Amino acid sequence: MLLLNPASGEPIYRQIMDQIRRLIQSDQLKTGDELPSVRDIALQYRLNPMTVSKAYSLLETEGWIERQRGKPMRVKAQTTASTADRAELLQPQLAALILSAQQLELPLQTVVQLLEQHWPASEHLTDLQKL
Amino acid sequence: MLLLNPASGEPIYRQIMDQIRRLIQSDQLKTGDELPSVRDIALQYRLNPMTVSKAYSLLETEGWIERQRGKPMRVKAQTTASTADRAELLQPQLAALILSAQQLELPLQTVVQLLEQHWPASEHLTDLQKL
Amino acid sequence: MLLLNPASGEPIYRQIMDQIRRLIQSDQLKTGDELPSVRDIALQYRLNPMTVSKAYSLLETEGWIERQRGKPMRVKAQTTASTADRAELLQPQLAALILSAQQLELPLQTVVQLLEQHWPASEHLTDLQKL
Amino acid sequence: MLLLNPASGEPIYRQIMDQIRRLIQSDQLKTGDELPSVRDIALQYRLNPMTVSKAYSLLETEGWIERQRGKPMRVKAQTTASTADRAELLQPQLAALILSAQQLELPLQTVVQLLEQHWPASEHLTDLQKL
DNA sequence: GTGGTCTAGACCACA
DNA sequence: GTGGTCTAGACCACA
Repeated sequence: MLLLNPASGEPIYRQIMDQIRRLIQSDQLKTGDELPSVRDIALQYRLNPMTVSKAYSLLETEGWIERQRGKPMRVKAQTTASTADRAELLQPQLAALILSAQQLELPLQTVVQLLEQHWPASEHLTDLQKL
Repeated sequence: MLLLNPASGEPIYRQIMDQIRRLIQSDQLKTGDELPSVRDIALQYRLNPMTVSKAYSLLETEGWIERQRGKPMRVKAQTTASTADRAELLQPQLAALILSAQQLELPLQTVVQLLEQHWPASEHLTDLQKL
Repeated sequence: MLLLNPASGEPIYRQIMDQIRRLIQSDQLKTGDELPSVRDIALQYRLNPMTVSKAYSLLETEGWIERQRGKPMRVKAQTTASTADRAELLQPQLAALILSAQQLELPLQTVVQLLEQHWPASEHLTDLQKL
Repeated sequence: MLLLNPASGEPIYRQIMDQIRRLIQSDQLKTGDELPSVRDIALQYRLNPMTVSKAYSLLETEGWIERQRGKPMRVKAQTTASTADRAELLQPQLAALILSAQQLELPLQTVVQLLEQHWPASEHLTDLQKL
């Protein structure tokens, strides 16, 4: 479900938060769905449970998920996100790409080409790992 | 010459590095130009000289500027990297964008549109700061 | 593990770098091994943590060790460079030797003899310290 | 007469000292020979006169050369140096070469080959500059 | 627990 | 004048 890269500069707890937020926003995680336990994620991705727990706690604070005593955490009801809303969430990555491309003096055309080349064939998210 | 924001999460030494890199890349600092001294920058921006020195040392390691013992540092001649080489350097940002877009279930077409919308008009690099 | 001499002209951070590089190269520190923490080394050798940290950061930049956020640093897998590549790295020392020998008007034959005499017997790298 | 490399880590004043010492030791500069003036060397090699002056002063302190009021400095009488004495002066460069070669795990045989390849043809000291 | 950043301030090498 | 090194010590992010 998650694609984590410990080598990237991005803190792992933040990678988890970003990705779960996006899964909820795109309705791949729906209202009421149960989240995997801190322990499960920690084992599966070989993380320190505190790292996962920190991500969950912050997501709870932000109102994306809710704690239920003794039961798994659950996705909270969201106002449905329009394409525009979801596009909004893409801004940080978009800005980073544009800034880097500008500094590398790559023209828009080249960047669009690269994007198309690396865009995974539908249903093959794992292609991303080739990058 | 520099715009530093100590309150941002970005370390100051890295802000200095990014901005000097951009000044060189945009030819505002040309090959052979002398850089302001560590002390000058430290005084002007009320920084510790070591913070500035760290930025300069790393820029030297990266090959942007060169040390002349006892004299001010100087902008080194830049070897222009091939487009392919530079495209290589864009991979991390590209991968991050694609991952996010996939998780938001945004189609390639939408992402390309967003990219084109936010791509700064030539000569208006500063538009980036709106992002 | 380390032999540090604050009185030598060689900066301490560089002494640390050289010795850790050698420990890795001689396989006393193997791929994946954890390095002692910055604080441990600082306490043991009565150094400022920043001095140790500087050495570690530069070794990371050079690709010898890798950072795992919140965990100890670790020895990275080394790609063995080709003999030609490594010979390339010897050029500065080679040029210095030849220049000196020429100015002393020592013939090639004598220099080769001296080189053979001082070349450490295998497994006796420590002989070098006599030089 | 001198081969100076401002890019090497070796301070320039020390490069001057080393080379003049070797020229004297090998009798290419003989007792009573006049040395070029600080000003001439500074102009020829585009150095700060203070750098040259520092080298000369230290050589005077070491007893290699002597000042004569209003006249150029002059090489002092030396006890003639045997080959063994001159070989002694080669030790620092030899040790540096061996240490580097060992750390690069290059065998003696390879190092000797490299040395022979780069050894300049007689009377062509300038070949060194190809290194 | 781990490493990273920054300041204040001393002292040094080099030109 | 220039940059480099080091200490003492604070505070932070991350796991």
